[in-house]
Amino acid sequence: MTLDEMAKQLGVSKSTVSRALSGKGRIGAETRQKILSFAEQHNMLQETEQKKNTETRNLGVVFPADIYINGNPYFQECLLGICEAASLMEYNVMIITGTAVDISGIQRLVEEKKVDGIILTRSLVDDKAVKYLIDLHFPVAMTGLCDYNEVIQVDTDNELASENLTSVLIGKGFQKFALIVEDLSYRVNRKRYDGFCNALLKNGISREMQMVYTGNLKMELLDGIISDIVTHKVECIICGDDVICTRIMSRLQAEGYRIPRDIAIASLYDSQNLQCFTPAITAVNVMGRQVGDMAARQMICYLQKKKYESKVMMDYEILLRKSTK
Amino acid sequence: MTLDEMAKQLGVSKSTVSRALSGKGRIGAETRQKILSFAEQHNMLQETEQKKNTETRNLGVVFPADIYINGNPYFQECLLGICEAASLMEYNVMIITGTAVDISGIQRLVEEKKVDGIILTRSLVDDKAVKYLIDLHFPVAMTGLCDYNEVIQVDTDNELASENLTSVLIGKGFQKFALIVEDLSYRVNRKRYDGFCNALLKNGISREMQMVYTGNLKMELLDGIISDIVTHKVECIICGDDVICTRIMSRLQAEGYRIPRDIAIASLYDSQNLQCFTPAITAVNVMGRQVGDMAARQMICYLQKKKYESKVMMDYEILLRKSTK
DNA sequence: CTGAAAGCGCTTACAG
DNA sequence: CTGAAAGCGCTTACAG
Repeated sequence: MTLDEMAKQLGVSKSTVSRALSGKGRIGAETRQKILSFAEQHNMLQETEQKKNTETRNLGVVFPADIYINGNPYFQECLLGICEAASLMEYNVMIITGTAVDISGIQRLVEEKKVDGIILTRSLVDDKAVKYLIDLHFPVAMTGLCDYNEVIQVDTDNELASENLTSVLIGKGFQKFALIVEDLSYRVNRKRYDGFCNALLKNGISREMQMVYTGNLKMELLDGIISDIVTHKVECIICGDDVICTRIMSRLQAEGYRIPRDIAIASLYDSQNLQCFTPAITAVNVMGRQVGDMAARQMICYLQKKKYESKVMMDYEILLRKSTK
Repeated sequence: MTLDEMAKQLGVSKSTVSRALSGKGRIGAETRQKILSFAEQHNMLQETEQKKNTETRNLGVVFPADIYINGNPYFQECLLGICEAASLMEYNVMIITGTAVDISGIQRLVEEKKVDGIILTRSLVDDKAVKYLIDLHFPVAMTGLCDYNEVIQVDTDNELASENLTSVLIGKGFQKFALIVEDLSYRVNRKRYDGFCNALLKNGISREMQMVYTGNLKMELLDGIISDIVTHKVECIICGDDVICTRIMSRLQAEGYRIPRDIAIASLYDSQNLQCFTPAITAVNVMGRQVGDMAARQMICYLQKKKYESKVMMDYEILLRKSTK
């Protein structure tokens, strides 16, 4: 379709059409709108061509630079899953760093049209990045949960994992637990706490009898917590993650407690070092690689207008090891 | 430069120039050649434009999918450094997975001209990826060392780190060590062993008196190693990395040894969990983030024809903690 | 095989 | 703000 043809159909001159499409020269807002919307309707051809041009077959993944420093390899595992799925579906993966406050990298990637969609690897309560992307109607997926339905969400069911681990431990005969998780204002910690309570309820065990430690768990507080646990004759400690678990475990061992004979211990998040302990520590494996893989798959299906799930809860494994007999 | 201008300079008509450049229509082979070679000489403009078009301002980073599964977060830290440097210098980062045998992802990225250069995050003895890239004269950097001078290499000086840690420990009064590193056929383990020996030599301590355990260190062998260490009255254990260290540390604690009173322990590679132990464990911090940052910087300088270093040895930190008093 | 000329699709000073 | 017209850079039947 030439400018001349369009001009005739619209009853304007080809100069005007030219001005409307190029954006150069003076033109009335109304005329311009008329021409542009006409173009949008009839340029099926050009549109698909444009799409081919703007389709990058790249996915953007945001590396949360502020929280994974010296941290656990969850992001890395997630990324591996994303890369593998992307590669299989002939997409490439582009990485930018982002923090809770600095989303300039994301903005640059979006504005320069370097990617077709973006995968975030964590959820903040009030995420600037999510808001920015949703406002632009830019495709977003997340490994984790959030309150926006537009966002493709893939997560491990941390609540169910916590409930199941607790139930398994109850099945092994433990009745008196200590649950140690950090700040409950984090969604994941709240889920773990809820799952723990669910298991107690379903198994008819009193919540009142249990010891729960939350908040900022500094090294200095551990002695107090451990002596409290011992005083209250806790049979099994459930730790929120591998860092807390390592701290508690090593402290218990240093003080001469025999695991699991004197006290059992388990973690709601596995890591390589938990199986290096003597005894190896029972833990929930959240399988970040599969989460990443699934998030990338759903995102690509969405981009290709195929069938996709906007919310997926992934399986986890409970790795029973010797720390709980 | 327009067809008309070219036509005048060449003394032909613009029709002929058009035919030569488009390849359509009848044209004499000689005339065509004349026009094409003229175009080639004078199209400095178009050539630089082409270069701008093929310059992607993307760096490729290869995620070694086969060795980091459930592993330590070194790759992740390295990647963070790469991303930060790239972002600062207005480059983007593209990730592909690769294994020792499968370099198809790398090939695709190179053939489709998605990146200007590639950063590998490990060195294999006989690396297919490196060979492939060097043969194509494609820019390569590596976090680690290799034998090709064409490759930009950035690494931690593991030998010096091992020597220094050992020297520091000797300075603290230890004379009898056990060194536990995996397979010496890996470059990094060999370096660590060499550094250990250097320190002994410089401090006039007999190598004969020391205990060295290498090879495949399965969990089952640990009991034997530990009883051997105790029998020989080792004063300080130096572990090759955090996994070995966690295994040894936990086993020692489970058996009731008091650290560092009965025996001291240190690791040649730090990780988050080593500071979670009671007592926290002395370790070498290799700072993967800085290594990645430096590799990306050198690569970008090279791509931009700026001054760069083809081989950089990075600093490390020795984190003295309570496990060595 | 080659050139003069017509023509296409687009842009843009100029006039209103 | 808009259109008629000039003009630009290119391609291509036509004639030789």
